[in-house]
Amino acid sequence: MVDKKSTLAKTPPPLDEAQLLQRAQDIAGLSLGETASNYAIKIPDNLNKEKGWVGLLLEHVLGASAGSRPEPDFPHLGIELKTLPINRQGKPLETTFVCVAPLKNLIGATWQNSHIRNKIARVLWVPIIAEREIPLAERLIGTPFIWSPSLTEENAMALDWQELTDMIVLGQVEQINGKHGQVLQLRPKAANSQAKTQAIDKNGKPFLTLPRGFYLKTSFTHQILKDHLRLD
DNA sequence: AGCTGATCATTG
DNA sequence: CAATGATCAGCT
Repeated sequence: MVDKKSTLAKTPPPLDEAQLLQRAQDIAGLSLGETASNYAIKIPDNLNKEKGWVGLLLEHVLGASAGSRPEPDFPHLGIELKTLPINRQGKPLETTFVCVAPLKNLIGATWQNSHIRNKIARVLWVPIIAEREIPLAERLIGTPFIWSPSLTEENAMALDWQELTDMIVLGQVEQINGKHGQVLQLRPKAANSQAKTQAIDKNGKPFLTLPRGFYLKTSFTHQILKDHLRLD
């Protein structure tokens, strides 16, 4: 047991999956304010200027490796950490960003070897009761769980991935909007609408377009949550 | 009320 | 610029 009144240093990497889950369970029920205070981390008034603050806090507390390297948060465990904002009824409030979508060099790309599949293969979900009227410091950490996609879930993601990737390969990335896909979406992922990255048009000619990312739709993450509760 | 497009901070 | 962490907020 840790002394909750003391200031804790950044947590070392978890030794195994069980220890990681235990750590997440240990902070379930705490508020973000308490948790930040325990680690002497300054909490912002809101997330307007620090949208990723909650995710970074949980990384710190659970011992995820820092940085922006393209690998899982817990490389030795092959586990990705995702915070999931939900309302009091357990419904996700936002889509879940997974990774940037490649818009070029897609020759030979398959769902099986895709970056998104690798990222989503095993996830520690940490729900946060995060309705906007609740001040950031008072939002509560919910019950965490580790998940891997079921065959059905994976098939649904693979289908959407193929549809979206086909459009990208055909040079139609700019025709894709958030309505495409049943469980996955392709949406902007950029500092602003002026950001540009290279893509390839239908004639194989490079052009600049807005960077995109893959997101999980809220209906999909909601089902993941409900399935987990049913299995408890 | 839900959703899509836009946006913010930080680090190699 | 790309990748990490995501949520904001106007429109339908």
